Order: sequence, then C-alpha cells, then structure tokens
Amino acid sequence: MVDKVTGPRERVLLRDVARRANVSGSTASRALSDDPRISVATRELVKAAAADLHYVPNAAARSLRVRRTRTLGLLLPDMRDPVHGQVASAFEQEARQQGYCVIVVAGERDLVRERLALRIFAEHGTDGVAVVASVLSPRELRERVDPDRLILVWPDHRSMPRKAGKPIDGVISTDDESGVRAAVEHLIEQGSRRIAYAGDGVRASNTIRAEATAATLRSHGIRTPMRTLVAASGPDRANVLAADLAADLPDAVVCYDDRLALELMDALRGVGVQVPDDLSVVGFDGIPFAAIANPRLTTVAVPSAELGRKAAMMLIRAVHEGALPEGELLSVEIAIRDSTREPSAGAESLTPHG
Amino acid sequence: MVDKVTGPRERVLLRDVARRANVSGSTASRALSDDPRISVATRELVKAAAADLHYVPNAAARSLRVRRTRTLGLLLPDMRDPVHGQVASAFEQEARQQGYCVIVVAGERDLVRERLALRIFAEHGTDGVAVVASVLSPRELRERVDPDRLILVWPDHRSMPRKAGKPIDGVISTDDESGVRAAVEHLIEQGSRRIAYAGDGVRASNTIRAEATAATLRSHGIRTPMRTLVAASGPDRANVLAADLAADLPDAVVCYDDRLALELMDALRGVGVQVPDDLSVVGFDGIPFAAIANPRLTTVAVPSAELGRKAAMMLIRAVHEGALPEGELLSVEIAIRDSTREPSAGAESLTPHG
DNA sequence: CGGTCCTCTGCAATCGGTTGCGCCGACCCC
DNA sequence: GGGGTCGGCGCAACCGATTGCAGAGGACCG
Repeated sequence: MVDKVTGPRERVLLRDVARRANVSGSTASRALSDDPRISVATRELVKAAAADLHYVPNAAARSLRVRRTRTLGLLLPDMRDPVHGQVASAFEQEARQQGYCVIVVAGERDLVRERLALRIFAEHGTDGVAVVASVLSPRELRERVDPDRLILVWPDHRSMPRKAGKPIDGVISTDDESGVRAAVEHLIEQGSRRIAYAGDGVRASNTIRAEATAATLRSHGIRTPMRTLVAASGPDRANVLAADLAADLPDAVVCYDDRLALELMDALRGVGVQVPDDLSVVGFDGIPFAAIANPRLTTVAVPSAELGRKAAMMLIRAVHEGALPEGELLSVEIAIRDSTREPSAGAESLTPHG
Repeated sequence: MVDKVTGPRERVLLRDVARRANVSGSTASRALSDDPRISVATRELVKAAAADLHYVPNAAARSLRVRRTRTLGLLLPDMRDPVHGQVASAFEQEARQQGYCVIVVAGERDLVRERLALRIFAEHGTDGVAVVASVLSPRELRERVDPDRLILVWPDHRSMPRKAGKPIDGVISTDDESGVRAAVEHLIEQGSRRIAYAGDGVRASNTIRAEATAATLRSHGIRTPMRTLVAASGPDRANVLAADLAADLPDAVVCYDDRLALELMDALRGVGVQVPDDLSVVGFDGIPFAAIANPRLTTVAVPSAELGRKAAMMLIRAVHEGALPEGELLSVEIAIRDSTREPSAGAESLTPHG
C-alpha cells in the first residue's frame, strides 16, 4: 500500500481535513486525538478524510501550543564505539515505541560541543535529555538542563552522590566494581598473582576499574602491588603498552576496555608474547568482537542495550510523572573465554619469573 | 563560564529580551539575527539582554513561521554496526557544524519501521532526509519524501539508475566492484585459484560483491566456477559455513563483510583450518577491529566516515539550492594484511587439492 | 525654514494545531 | 407544552517567533 502522492506535493492542513469531513477544525483535531466528546461517526469520517488526504500534522505547530515536543535529546561521546552504538540504538528504539523521536548529538568528549548540544536540546524543546558518559560535571548538567527531565548514564557510579548506597534518582550506571572483582578473582583462581592494570588515561571510568582491581588483589592477600600502565593516546599506544609488559611480564593484565585489550593482544603478538600462555588478558564491555577474537577475549560484559533501553524508559517516566525515577545500578556479567589460562594448566608453575 | 540559572527556571521569551533592551519584539528579533537595518548600538544592547536573561529561542515557534526546521532526518538500519555508527557520527558532526540537528531512526531493516521513520520526519518537518541502506525501494522513498531533499546512501550502486555511467543525482555509493576486484586479483596474484564467496542472504549489497568476485575470476581466465556459500542467520551461521568450507577447502574465501569474515575465522579455528596457511580470507568494510584481528584481516576498506560526511554535505546543499547535487561513487581501498597468503610462500604448490 | 530622504524601529498579521467556553438541538420528564 | 439536561460541535484565543509595511525622527539640501 504505497501512499502514492498524487499531483503537486502541496501541504495539507488540518483545515483541509476538516473541510473534507464537513466539520470545524476543532472537531477534526479532537477526532484525530480520539476525544470522547466526538461521536464515533464523526471521528471515523474525519479519520477517513485525513487518510484520503495523506494528512500529516505539523509537529512545530502542535508543540508550540501544547508545550511538549515528544522529542528526547541524547548526548553521547560518539556512535563509532560499539557500546555507545548499542546504547543509542536501544535508546532510540524504546523511545520510538513510546512515541518519542530522538535528536542525537555526538559530543566527542568535548566541553564546548557538549554544551552546544544542551543548547540545541533547549531550543528544540526536548521533553527530556539523556546524557551518556559526559565530560561535563553532573552539577553543570543539572544547571543547564531541568534536573527533573534529565537522565544520566554514568560510567563511574562512585563519582555520583548516593542515597542509602544506591545511585541517586535519575542516574543509571553499571556495577563495574563487582565485574572487575569477579574478573580478578577468576584470574587469581587460575593462579595469577602478578596482575597489572592497563588503563586509559582520559576516561573518567578508568579510576574505578583500576581501584577495583587493586582492591580485589589486596582483599585476597596478594601483597605484590598492582602495576598500573597507562595507555597514551595515538595509534601507537598498544605497542608501547606491549613493550612495557614484555619487559617484565606479569601473570595477567586487566584492561580498561575490550578495545584496548584487543589492541594489546595484537601488539603482544608483535613482541612474541603468547596469550594466554604467557599472559592472561581481561577486557571490559563485552563487545561482540571480543567473543570472536583470537584468542576469544575474557571480558566483563556490560548490558549496553539494557542501558539504553532503561535510560529511555526512565526518562519518559520522568517526563510523565514530573519527577525522577529511582536510580539503577545494572549488574554486569563476566564472560570467561580463552584469553585467560585454564585453571587445569597449573598456572602457578608456568608463571614466568615465578 | 557556567550559565548559572538563577531563580526559578521560567521561560524567557523574546519579548522579555525586548523589554529589557527597551525595544520592540521585532527589533529584538532582527537584532539577534544580525539584520543590517538595526543599528549596531541597538544590536549589542539586545544581545546583551539576551545573554543576561539566558534567552533560548523557541525552535517550534520559529519553524512554524519560517517553514524550516534546520533539522535533518537520518534513517539507517541500526547503530550497533561499526560502519553505520561511523556513518551516523560523521553525518551528525557535519550537520551540526552547519547548524542542523539530526533526528535519527534505526529502521532495523524493517519495512514498517522505515515507513514510520519517514512519517516521523514528515511530522517534524525535517528540511532533508538521508536514507542509508534502506529496505524500501528508491521508488517508494521518492514517493514518500520530497526527492529534492532526499539523499540516498546506497550500498548497491548497480541497482540504482545511472546517468552517463555515474550514479544519479542525490545518490552516494561506494565502488564495491572495484574493491572486490582488487581483492580478488590480490588473491590470484598470490596463487589462489579455487576461490569461494561467503555471502549474506538478506543484504541487498550481497549480490554485487558476489558477482564482482565471479567476474574477476572469469576475466583472469580461471575456469573453476566460483563456489558460493550463503550464511544463514542465527548465531550458528559461521560454524555452518566453516564446516562447509572445511569439507572441501578452497584456496581462498571472499566474505560479504568483515563481521562475517571474523566470525568465519573464529569458526575455522574450531575445525582446525589455519588462516591464511590453509585458506585465505578477505573481508569487506574495513572496520577497526579487522586491523587488530588475529590474523589481521585483509579487507576492502569503505570510507564510512566520508560517506556520512558527504551525505550531510550533499543534503544540506540540496536543501539550500532546492535541487539535488551530483551523485558520487566513493572509491574504496584494499587493505592487504595477514589473512591472505604472502606471495613469496609459493602459494600454488601449497594449494590443497592442487 | 520647509521639504525630502533615509535610517531605525514598531504594529500587527501570520505560521498550524489545540482547547476553554459556549451554543444548539434533541430528548426527557413532569 | 415548558423547562431542564446533555451530547456534539464551533468560535476564537493562544502558543512564540518572524516579517511586510509603515511611521517617527533626524539629517541634509535647497
């Protein structure tokens, strides 16, 4: 059933629909929005007229009057990264299903661009705004956007204020600490003792993962201090890391995220280090490619689709109820694969420098 | 410079700005849009007032009046896929730099959802629409959207009408054929003769790549007919493919895209086939993970960021000039890496079943 | 000093739906 | 048969910015 547009592509207005149905504009408007005051007969008449004419309401006119746009703003660093792409897709899908459309802006982790994004949202009168992994402070965000229609998808839940140990209202994050702890405990079970952390210097969520790694080691009585490596930026960062590691090989390395882990594994092959035989590698995020890497990457899988979907749901709820819903801390799951040694291998005796 | 919102978060209108600057609303409006008729003094006065009051214009009201929204619609299959994520990011960035914001909808390759997307764009009065890899026909798209403000990012340029061998106006695609040809010639140079193609049954752009593979073989005098494998959908698809291949190993396999190639390489490891020693594998797209796979994947790299950027540029040009700019066929580049045999290996003698 | 031109600004209409309020006719009951 | 009630519908104001047209006031010229 193709809505073939016949004749010139003229605008058809509500009044055209009304005229064709022999009713007034107000009646047409009410009929189309299923106002119970309009008789069924009239309603059907109007709807038929609207369909015949291929009537498309003008959102700008409606928004102007009702002061709602049924539009949501989504601010995220970018969409290249599989995690953010997944979040954006899920967010958009949930929003659309609830009758909202979404304006997305990629802030590129840039203060100016992110502020511009919020300004754009304000001009377009978005009913709500979701901000993912922003470089702006929560404080500034709440100053620039009505806090009651703002959802923060925050990677580092520790940096957020809490209430009773739970994230505060309107904030959704993932339980990175538990995930990292599980991963590190897995490494320890397999006999790893000298465990390093390879971080990303610029990401806000880096610290929490590094500290969770260190804390887990301590809580398991491992006295060797955790070695921390920091990836510079630039295409060469993984090679530098690999060289550093190869010079004094630990048993395992926990990486900031899957991308870094995969890059590192690639670079390690260049310096003759075998994963997992010489070194176990753990990633973070659970991107699809981690599962088909060689070796398959053990990783802490974050529910990115759920993150996006929940953000949209919470935001829309906030819009309808005028107040923020409870914050949520989504649990993560560790996916144990082949980049970490099998326990049966008797890892301890295989440990170099052991 | 945080725009601290002082007092209650009341709406500040143009008339508030005007009152504060002791001018009328019309003067204020003109001053803010740098109308030359307004004296410099007044203009500065108004701008200062606007800044003081944190005035944010109401896009709905403006759009209603000027019949332009400075909004673009972007319809794509999803944003999880690195290629589409890249396209979306680049599109949004270019659009934003030119003062447009973008409403994105993930159509999920679903006819109904894609039609809904176009309807959403129409309601919101987008000034232009870009459609990436749609499952709707170009014909239907042009019926539903004003063709003069519609840019098609079309994977299969052969399915599009041409003018003088070039893509028709408003269409942007990639030269898949040349890319595949280069890749296959690379395989042939390395001594591969028995070359298979592993396709994706549901993608429109599958055929062109398969046929380009076959054509290249023919044009190089290779009489062995190309074997074509078709990946089913489902999580198991790569295993099926790998089993098929292992049963009668060709010299090389050209894959529909990088994702399939990577999945296939993973599955091949499961059945003991070594890449590239037993089998060369070629991907398509040039996603970042192809470069750090193990082995690093030889692939036909598509300029996805350029695709998005150009689409936005063309679309905005179309909006301003009222007519479609020339179509473009972006060239692709083959990235030769480690998933294809080194020529020095004397491939021919190594060919199984040779 | 009057007239003319030009610069700067204001009035009011307009964009296209939505909605408070009131009207009209029908039906019902006494 | 008159008054009350109620369902169904229309009038007109309204949302907030833009803009054609015209007026006010100053400068300049003869």
